[in-house]
Amino acid sequence: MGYLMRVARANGYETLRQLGNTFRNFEGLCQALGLSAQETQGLLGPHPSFWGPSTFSNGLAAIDFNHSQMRWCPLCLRESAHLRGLWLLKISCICNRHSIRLHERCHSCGSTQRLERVNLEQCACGAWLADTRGAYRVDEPLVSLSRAIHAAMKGKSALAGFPAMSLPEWIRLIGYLGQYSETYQPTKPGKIANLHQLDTATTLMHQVSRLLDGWPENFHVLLMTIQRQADSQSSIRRTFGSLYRTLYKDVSGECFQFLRDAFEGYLHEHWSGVVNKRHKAFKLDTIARHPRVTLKQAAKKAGVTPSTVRHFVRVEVIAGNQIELPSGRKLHSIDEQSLKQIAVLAKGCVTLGEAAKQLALPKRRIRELISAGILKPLVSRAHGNAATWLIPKQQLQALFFDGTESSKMTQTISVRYILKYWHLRDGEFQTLVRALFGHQLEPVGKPTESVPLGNILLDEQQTWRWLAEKRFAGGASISVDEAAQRLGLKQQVVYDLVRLGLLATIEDALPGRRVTQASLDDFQATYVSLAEYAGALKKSPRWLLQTLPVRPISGPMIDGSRQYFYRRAELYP
DNA sequence: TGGCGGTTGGGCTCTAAGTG
DNA sequence: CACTTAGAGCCCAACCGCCA
Repeated sequence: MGYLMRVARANGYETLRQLGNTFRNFEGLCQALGLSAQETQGLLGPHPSFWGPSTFSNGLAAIDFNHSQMRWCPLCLRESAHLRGLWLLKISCICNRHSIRLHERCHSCGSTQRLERVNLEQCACGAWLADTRGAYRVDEPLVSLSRAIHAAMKGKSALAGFPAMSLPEWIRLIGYLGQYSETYQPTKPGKIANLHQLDTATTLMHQVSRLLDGWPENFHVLLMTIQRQADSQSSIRRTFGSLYRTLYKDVSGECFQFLRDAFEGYLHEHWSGVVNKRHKAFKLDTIARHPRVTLKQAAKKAGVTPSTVRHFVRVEVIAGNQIELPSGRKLHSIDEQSLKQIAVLAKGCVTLGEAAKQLALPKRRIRELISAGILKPLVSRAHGNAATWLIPKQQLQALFFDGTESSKMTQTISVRYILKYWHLRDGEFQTLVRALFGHQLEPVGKPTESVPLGNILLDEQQTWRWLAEKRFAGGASISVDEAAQRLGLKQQVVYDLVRLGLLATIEDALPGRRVTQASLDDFQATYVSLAEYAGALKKSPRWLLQTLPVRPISGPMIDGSRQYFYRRAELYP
């Protein structure tokens, strides 16, 4: 077109139309000018529309060019007043030689310059188009992009680090990719409105240059923005919308593979769902290397059941991603890094029944240990509706004890026996376990042997004393039998004391009449037995009974009970 | 010494999970 | 989707210590 304008002007025509009236078609003009086929090929751009549709041999299309409006660089015009072919491209927006933005309007009257005219130096208003007012420089990435496109006019060209592309390929890349930004993504990126205007072209070029600069970080930022904005996180296609179609369909050529590689690279890092063979467009390598797998696959790879993996995810022992579909169905994905962890965890765990067997305890007791917090199951039925308990073996190991050799032969008793027949009260079992931890009770046996909790042997008397002490210290009431033991009296005597009302008893949750610490203290402060009093005075009880002027409050001669008791207040007035 | 109450093991049932 | 499997919880008879 620029060449035609010069031809027209040199031959005294006012407009191109007049040239069209003289010659029937473009070929006719070429013959008249004596141009060789090679010289004709070298001309860029469409011929005027009055000669019918232009044909392009190099893969370009008429739509890639501006047909009516002119763009120009004022500095270039000043050097030589002719139209450069590159300016005709719709995506051209800067001058590669001077690194300034092209002009499309007269700086004086603001009107666009029609390509119809042959005078390139002046606007219709008379202002000089070579005037540099309003020209401003553009940034470096945009210049290098523009230069690469310019270079593509003579063959494939490339930016550093990117594959080489032909001019139509560059145009395709700019047209599609340039429309995507963090603030706006087209739903139909196919046709671009108002690309013949400089502003539109500048926006596209600028956006692409920004994305390619520091590749692929800015592209990944764009992807992340799109991903965050998407309301559906379950489908890659739906999440990335038209961009997905653009990448895999609109710019499907081999030279654009770097775009898809960057996209799939992004998914590798940031897509929490799974990628599989359903994603037919992806490279096989991308599918194979994707680090997240489904619940089922994870279970298979880790050698456990899917439910186990699900429970691990549910109790947050391992990290998992969950996406809820609109139907309510849940999709899980698990990071490949967690697989090893899952296998180790699962192997190191036992069920409730198995734990009971290993510790030689009833299941009920295991549950008691769990609710007391001594055993901490990995997967618990208490929270959530897990099918099975999973108790780490390591925790069970803590309930195996080594014996301590005891020198004297003593009557021993197993923990299991204690549990079964001693009628431990609420919480006493866990107190016993804690006493074993704290070495207040020492297991009897060979030091080399590790014995499960249920089979541990304890010194019967020592343990009984420990338990009675614990109960009494805890303010618990004791039976009449135990009271007799503490007072150092016969069982029958204490029953008599209770019957006579000398030793107060209470009724509580425990069976039978119960004696409290308070009533014991009260009894001992108020009464004293003849035997004890005689012992203190180092006199014989019989002699004392006969000589003492004080009458006992109870005794064989008084009420037929078994032992004499005095009121202390009467003995020590 | 018989009654009472508590514990236990083992069988039974229910349900989630697994399988074809 | 029907059938099988496995684990948890319930139930009960047997048993023992405590009490009177």
